[in-house]
Amino acid sequence: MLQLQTIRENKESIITALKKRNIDAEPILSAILDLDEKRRSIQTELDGTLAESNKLSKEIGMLFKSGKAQEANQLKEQTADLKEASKQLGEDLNATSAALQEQLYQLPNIPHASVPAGNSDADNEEIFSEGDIPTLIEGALPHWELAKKYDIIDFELGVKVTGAGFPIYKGKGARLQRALISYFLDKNTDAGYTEVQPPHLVNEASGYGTGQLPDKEGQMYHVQTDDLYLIPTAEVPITNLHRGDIVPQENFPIKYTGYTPCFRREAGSYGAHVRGLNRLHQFDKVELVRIEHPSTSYQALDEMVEHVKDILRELKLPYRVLRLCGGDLGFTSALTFDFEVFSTAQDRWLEISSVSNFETFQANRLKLRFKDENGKSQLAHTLNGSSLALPRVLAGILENYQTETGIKIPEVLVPYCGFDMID
RNA sequence: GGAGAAAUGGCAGAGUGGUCGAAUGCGGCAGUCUUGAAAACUGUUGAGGGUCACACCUCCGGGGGUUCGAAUCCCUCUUUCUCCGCCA
Repeated sequence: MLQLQTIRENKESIITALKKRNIDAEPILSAILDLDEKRRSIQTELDGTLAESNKLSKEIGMLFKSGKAQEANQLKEQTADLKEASKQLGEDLNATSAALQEQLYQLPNIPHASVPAGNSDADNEEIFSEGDIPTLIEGALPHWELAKKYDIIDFELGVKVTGAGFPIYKGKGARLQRALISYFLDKNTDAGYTEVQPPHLVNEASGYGTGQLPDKEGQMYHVQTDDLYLIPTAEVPITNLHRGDIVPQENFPIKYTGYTPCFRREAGSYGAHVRGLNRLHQFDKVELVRIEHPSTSYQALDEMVEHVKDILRELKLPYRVLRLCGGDLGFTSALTFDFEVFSTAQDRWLEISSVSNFETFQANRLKLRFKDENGKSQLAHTLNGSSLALPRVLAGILENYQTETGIKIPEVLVPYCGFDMID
C-alpha cells in the first residue's frame, strides 16, 4: 500500500511510473486525493466538536465538585447538540476512511526505475545466465515420465487421496526432496539467515499485511470454519512476524529463512503448464525474508540474487535471471528478479525463484517501522525470495541429470541423500 | 470442551466515574560529577491524526453500550493463566 503522503506529493510521477504496469492511475489517484481531503476536513470538524464537548464536561465536573449542581445541569443541556453532531461526524469519518482504504488497497506498488515497460513475460529482460545446457541421452524423458519409470512420484495416487496437483513423493523421490530442503536451509543459515518454522495457516490480518488480501483472495485456500488461510508462501507468516513492530535500527538487517509447504488454488491454470510438477496445489519451498533499512534494501536484494545464483551453481543447473517487466511484476513488488532453470527434456524454462524488494509497500500495511536518527518513525523495507521452490528444482534435476543407467544425484546433494543414483 | 481469574507504556506494576496519556520502579536517551568508566544526582523517554509551527483530537486487548464525562460501569469477542476433561 502506498503512503498517502507520497501520493499527495507525487501524483504525476506515480501516474508515469504506473504506466509501466499498463495502468492509467489518474482516476484512482484523483479519487484517493478527494477522499483524503474529505476525510481530513471531517476529522478537523469532529476534533473541534470533541474539543468543545471535552471542555464542557470538565466544567461540569468542576461545578459538581464545588456544589453548584444547578449550573452544572444547565451546562449539561448544551452538550446534547454536540453529542449528536459528533456522532454523525464520527459515522461520516468511518465511511470516508473505509472508502479511502478500499481505494488504497487497489493501488499496486510503484515499479523501480530499472523496471522495463512491457505487457507480459515475453517482455522480461534477461540479465544473466550461467551453466551449460546438457546434451541429453537418446530418448530423454520429461520428468513426469521419469517419475513413473523410477517410481519416485505418483500423481495418480495423489488424485485418489486428495485431487489433481497433490502428488505423492515416494522412496528416493521423497528422500531427494527432503535432502533439497535440508541443503537449502543449510546454505541459508550459513549466509546468516535465522531459520524459523512458522504456522502453515494464517489469519486475515496477516493476509492483508503482506498484500495477498484483498488482491489475491481467490488464490488462497480459505478455512471458513475458523476463518484462516492456508499459506501460499512462507513469506506471509514470516514477514508478519514483525507486523506492528518498531524495530531498533541496530537490529537491521533482519534475515529469516524457513521451509513450508505452500498451498495455491491456481484457479484458471490449464494445459501443458500444469503437467507433472510444473504447477501444483501443494508444493514445498524454502523462503528468504529480509527486513531492511531503506538505504540498504537494494544492496540486500543484490545479495539475495547472488545467494540464489550460488545455490544453482552448486547444483550445476543451467539457469537464467530475468528482470521482470512492468506487466509481469507482482502487485506488491517494486523490483523482481525471476530465476528460471532450463528443463532440457521439456525444452522450456521453469521459474524456480522470485526475488523481490517491496520497499515500503508491505511495511505500510504491516505498520513495520524503525526509529531514524531524529527519533522519528519510518517505514522499513521488506524483501523476500525463494531459495528455492522444490518441485521445479526436482523437475530440473530429474530431466537434466538423466543417464542411460538412471538419474545422477548432483554431487552437493549426495551427502544429504545417502545415495548418488536413482535407478 | 467445562469452571474460575486476568489483559494498562520497552518491561514490571499502581490507578475502580472527572484536572489520567496515565503514579512508581526498572530499562533507554541526554547532562552534571569523573582522566575514563561505574555509582550518585538532574532532566527526558508510547503511538497515530492534525498544524508552517502551536493548538487540538484519538488510542489503557478488539468491538459495542451507559454517562455531561469511562482505563475505571455494562454487553460481546479474542487472548493469557489456573483447575478439570480429552489428546499427538
